[in-house]
Amino acid sequence: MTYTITELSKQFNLPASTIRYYEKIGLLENVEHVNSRRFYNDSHIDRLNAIECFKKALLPLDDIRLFFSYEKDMEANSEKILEMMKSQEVRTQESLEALQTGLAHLQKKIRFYTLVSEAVKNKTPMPDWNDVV
Amino acid sequence: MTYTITELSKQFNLPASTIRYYEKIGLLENVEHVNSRRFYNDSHIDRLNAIECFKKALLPLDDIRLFFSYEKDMEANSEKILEMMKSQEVRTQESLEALQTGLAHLQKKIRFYTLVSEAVKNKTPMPDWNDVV
DNA sequence: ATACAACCTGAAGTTAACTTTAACTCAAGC
DNA sequence: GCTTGAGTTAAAGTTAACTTCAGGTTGTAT
Repeated sequence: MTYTITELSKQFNLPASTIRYYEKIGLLENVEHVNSRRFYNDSHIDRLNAIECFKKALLPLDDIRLFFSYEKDMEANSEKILEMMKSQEVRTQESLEALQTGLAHLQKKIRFYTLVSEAVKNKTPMPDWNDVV
Repeated sequence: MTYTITELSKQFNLPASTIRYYEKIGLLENVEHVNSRRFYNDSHIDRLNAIECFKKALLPLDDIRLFFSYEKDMEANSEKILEMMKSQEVRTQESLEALQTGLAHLQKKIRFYTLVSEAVKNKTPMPDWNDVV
């Protein structure tokens, strides 16, 4: 089974230009070119799924490419892969904590400005930021 | 109480160039310039704390600036602020979910390649990705 | 007086991950 | 044979958030 670039584009919700770009930087390999048209197979579907996952973990494309190159001899490179994944795990967890803190702050602002809006509407006194739960 | 740029720089762990940049794009206002030296006060400390929080929630600097401008007449602008915070809340939550998914994937990779490393060391059979819990 | 550190300026450079552009090719249907 | 639509290329452009640079100024200590 092969796929055109438009099919992949729809399946992964990525512009065709991005899929070409991934090939250019070496993230997608062994793409068939017939009459200067691209044809993809299930290995490319797997790749794009993996890329999607790694991108969610904030792994840079350069590191994703490195991972794929290590993965080709995973017995020889398992330690390198482990090191890479573990250090990314730390960074991802840090981002996660920052995001959670940021979200909490945002939600406090939302509660505060909801009270402000109500106070304006009802002509009652303004709320105090320190009273917001 | 006033502060030099180096003091703020240390307190917020930001390079002085970033603090100047924030002034340039309008995030820090009413900075005193004496003999072409900057002096900051507690209002700037508050601003930088707020900026830090919003950045954690992934709010773009442009939106942070807009927030500060709305905040000057918060009674008149509470609805606009609310709208802005709520739509950012959605985006932040989406990022959070993606990050959690990404982190889980990373951690599965870590478990898998830990097993791979062990298998290599003990010369036992390679693990199967689908067996990883 | 001189050295030095801290600070200043405007402009240009950096980074990642794409996106856009302009001009071209190819196969299929009428 | 002409049009249409899907696809191609290389190169340049985009974006946000800074950072770096080259050269100038100021305050303090020797």
